[in-house]
Amino acid sequence: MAKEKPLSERQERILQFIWNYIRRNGRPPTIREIGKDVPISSTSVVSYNLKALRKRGLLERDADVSRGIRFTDMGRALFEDVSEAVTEAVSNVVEKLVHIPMVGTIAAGQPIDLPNTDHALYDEDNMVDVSPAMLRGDTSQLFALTVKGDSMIDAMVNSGDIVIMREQKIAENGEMVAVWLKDDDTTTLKYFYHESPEKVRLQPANPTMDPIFVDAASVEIQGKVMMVMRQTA
Amino acid sequence: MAKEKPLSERQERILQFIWNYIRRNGRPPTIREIGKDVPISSTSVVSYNLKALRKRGLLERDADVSRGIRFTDMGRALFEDVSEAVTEAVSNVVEKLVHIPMVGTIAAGQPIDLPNTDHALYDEDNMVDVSPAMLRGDTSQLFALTVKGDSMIDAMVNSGDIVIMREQKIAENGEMVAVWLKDDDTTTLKYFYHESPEKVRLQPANPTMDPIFVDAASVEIQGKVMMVMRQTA
DNA sequence: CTTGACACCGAACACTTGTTCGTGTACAAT
DNA sequence: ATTGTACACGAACAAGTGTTCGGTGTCAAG
Repeated sequence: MAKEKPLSERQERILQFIWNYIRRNGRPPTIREIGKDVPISSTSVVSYNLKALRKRGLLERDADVSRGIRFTDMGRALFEDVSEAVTEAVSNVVEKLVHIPMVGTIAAGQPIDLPNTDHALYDEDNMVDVSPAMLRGDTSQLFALTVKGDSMIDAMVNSGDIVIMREQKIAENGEMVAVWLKDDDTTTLKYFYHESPEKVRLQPANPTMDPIFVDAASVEIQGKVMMVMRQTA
Repeated sequence: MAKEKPLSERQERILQFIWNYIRRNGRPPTIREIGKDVPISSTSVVSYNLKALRKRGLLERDADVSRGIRFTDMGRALFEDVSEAVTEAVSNVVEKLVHIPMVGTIAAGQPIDLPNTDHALYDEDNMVDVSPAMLRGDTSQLFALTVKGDSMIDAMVNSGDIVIMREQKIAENGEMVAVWLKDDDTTTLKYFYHESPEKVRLQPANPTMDPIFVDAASVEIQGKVMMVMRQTA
């Protein structure tokens, strides 16, 4: 390092954002994406600051090219030392993983429909990979669904979440299941309890919400929920 | 590897071009740039072949985003062996499973305390295994926490859930982060938005709940939430 | 006070770029 | 002969995206 320079907070922030963006997305951001994050309302100001950073020798720009931002070696040096040390620290261990097909969606207003196609035929890209250790033993007959809509927030499940299930028509006490409520024409996720031979209790996962009691005859178990996954990044 | 498939000459050429382009320019090409090189006269044909390559699991695409082409680990593997050891240090991602250390708990009334022990020292059995595909590429600096208590139900996170996070002190708009609210002495999980240089908006994941607005100075970001997992069986 | 640099804003413009759609060909299966 | 699938073409549309330009405010130098 030759000399210490001020480098305005905004510019530092821009630099940081670009670095993170590239790392996460494998491509540079647009100037509008930068402006949205910093935040800077005008694209021209972003452009202005990028020019300043270029003058410092931290960035390069390809004119008239979308996402034409590139780090110089000097700019890269500001971040690089961190990243490679970390890559080393987290050790990746090779094991076998369970390949689960994503077969559709689950929503309030419709029963789960499983295409009766054989599992082996599903697209390679419609798969979820899970460690067998997370699934307590039996890893067969599993499938995954994407949750659509906010109707299952009382099960602490959000739109976009992935639920991994096993197809089964009966449930034991305390298992979380996807049930079809015939009276309501609704699919929900609940903890299942036999209260009597005729009545079942469906308990929401959210502890602040009350259970519902319904006739055993009016519920149809569609499968047991093995796991819920939510990507937030 | 299960079975080897032909992979048409055009598609091979496309792959090669994308790889070289990224290497030379630090950003993915546009579909028109691809078409110009291959050559393919129509953008739709490039798009068509890209889709085919995606089905093969060699590429990923971000819809409606310029230059939204990304190599998957599998696709990258086709070229990586040729590259020098230098490249390997930066971009080597293991295909199988990411091993993430469970470093503690997260609860409302306490900041996250990361034992400053080195990551390599954690117990082998206190690990969570996740597919790297679920984590959008970057698998470094990750750690996992067990949620304790019901205090985060508004983030749709329950007691016992596992949150996978990355340590970072700043956040970009829309990221879910664990923040320490100095005024309340509370740790919560919220979606983060810069409203102004001084104010931030913290948005609960539960869409039925309202956001809170606080001074940027009074929040301390503890990490970004990459994923939430819940075992129900 | 005036000047000029620095930092910023918002709108407009023009080019870039991904997607969609109608069309066409070749080939194998029915 | 007909159907279905894989592959391809080109035009047109709608966003995405970088640049330009007139204007504002601050601040130190002249």
